[in-house]
Amino acid sequence: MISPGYVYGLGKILAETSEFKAQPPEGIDATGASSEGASVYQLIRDDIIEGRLAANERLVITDLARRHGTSTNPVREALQLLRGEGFVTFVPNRGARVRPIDQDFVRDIYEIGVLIEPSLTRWFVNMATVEDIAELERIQSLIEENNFTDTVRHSELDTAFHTVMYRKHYNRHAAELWWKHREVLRAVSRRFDFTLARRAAILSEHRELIAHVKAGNANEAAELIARHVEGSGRHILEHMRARNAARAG
Amino acid sequence: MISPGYVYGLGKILAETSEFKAQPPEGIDATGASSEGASVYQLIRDDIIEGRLAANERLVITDLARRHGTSTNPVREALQLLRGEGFVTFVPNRGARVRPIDQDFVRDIYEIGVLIEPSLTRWFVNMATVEDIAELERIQSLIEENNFTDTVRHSELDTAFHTVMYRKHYNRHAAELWWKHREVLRAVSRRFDFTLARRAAILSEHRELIAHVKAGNANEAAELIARHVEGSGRHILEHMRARNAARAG
DNA sequence: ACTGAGGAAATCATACATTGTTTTGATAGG
DNA sequence: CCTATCAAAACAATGTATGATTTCCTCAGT
Repeated sequence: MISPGYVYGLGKILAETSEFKAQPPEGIDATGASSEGASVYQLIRDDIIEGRLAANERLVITDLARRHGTSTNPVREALQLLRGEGFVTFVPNRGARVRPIDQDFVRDIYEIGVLIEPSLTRWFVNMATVEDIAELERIQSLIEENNFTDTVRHSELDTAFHTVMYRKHYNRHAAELWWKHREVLRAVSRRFDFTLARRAAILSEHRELIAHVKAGNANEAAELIARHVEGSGRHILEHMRARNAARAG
Repeated sequence: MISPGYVYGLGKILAETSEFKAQPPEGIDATGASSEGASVYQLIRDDIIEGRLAANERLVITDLARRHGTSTNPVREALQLLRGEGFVTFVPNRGARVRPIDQDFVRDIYEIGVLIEPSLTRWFVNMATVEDIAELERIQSLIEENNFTDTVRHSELDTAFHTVMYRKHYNRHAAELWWKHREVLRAVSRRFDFTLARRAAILSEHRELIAHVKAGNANEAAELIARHVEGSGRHILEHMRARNAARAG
């Protein structure tokens, strides 16, 4: 079941209340086949993204069905859907495993972001309305107000910031791609703190971006976004490396 | 079941025989859940890509099951997998429909190609071995020999040409993305002829590309690929427009 | 226009057959 | 006593079949 909130753009939600969860851009459904509130699909997917299911862990259909109180049928479908989305791998007759969200995976998707987001941004700069810009500034002020005290909230706001830019883009495919990748990166980075250097960079880059949007400097904005995404990706990777080193040592 | 041919790189296949079908880069599986030769997944997917199933056509599970001589379970799973891959859309309690492969869809994916492929190409230029280059030249000579007389064969060879460049790239995610998009574009363009202008452009661009690879001009090669992909995408779009206009008129 | 009956089809739950994989445990050989 | 081997049993994926329930659509009748 699609929750009612889904039909609203993120901006509308932000305007109504400060309590929100990051929402996908319009036209992207995040449900399973199911009609239930939280589908098996969502539950398994969250378990993977949030790391509650370990990398390469076997996904035994009957276990999952028991755990989620359903029959095997919905589980089987959920796993296929997840396979199509790349979160699960299958080996014939041996079932499904959790696709590891490792450093390579993260590198792959942020590199794709570096290639795609500048283009989305360039379009936004040329099409931004006064309201769009006001919303960016509004979100930016919330980000600065929060100032990384609540990292989950920061993550939500940061996602909202970028969603404002990409939500109206004509290339829904690219926007979807961005959103999917974003969700993965968000989940991974939720387990880390932002370094002071990264905090400063984020704030200044956002401010600079708004300035470029206001001035209509599409190319500068695109270049900046490339740096921004690159920096964000590297930051996450460094955290992962550090954690792995600590674990090994 | 994964056919034995899948484990070979395209190059090996080309070296062994001139009879071949375009193969995905290694590490990409194209099977359904099934253990059967041609899974329901493949059949439905081909029907969509090849246009045998019309845009937005309803996909009634019981019908599909009957048509393919299976029970409903495999069909449901195949549809979920296709949904995850973006070929099918679902509305809760109302089932699945064929995602229309229309002009917008084609534009969306070739634009993403324009963003991603130059980066893959840049990497290739810096990493290409003598064998890689020899293979490119070999394929190019086959392309020129064929000279668009057999358009399907041209399409296969052209895909092979690009596969040689991307198959070893470290970013498997990007390579997979390219492959998926490629398959769609290939299926769509199969129904059109190449204009003379386009034929000339393809041949000269391929030759120029090989020259850049030999010279190690990564940036020039990347720029050229951007033009190449752009041109190919526009060409397909123009054909679609023409066809739609003819149909409407 | 509104309503309500009927049907079509999705969704889910079971149960079961078949097939392939993995584990286990007994046994033979060193 | 240890190790390699192999068959049987346990396990689980995959496919089939069937029924219950729910949702949505259609269409006659008001």
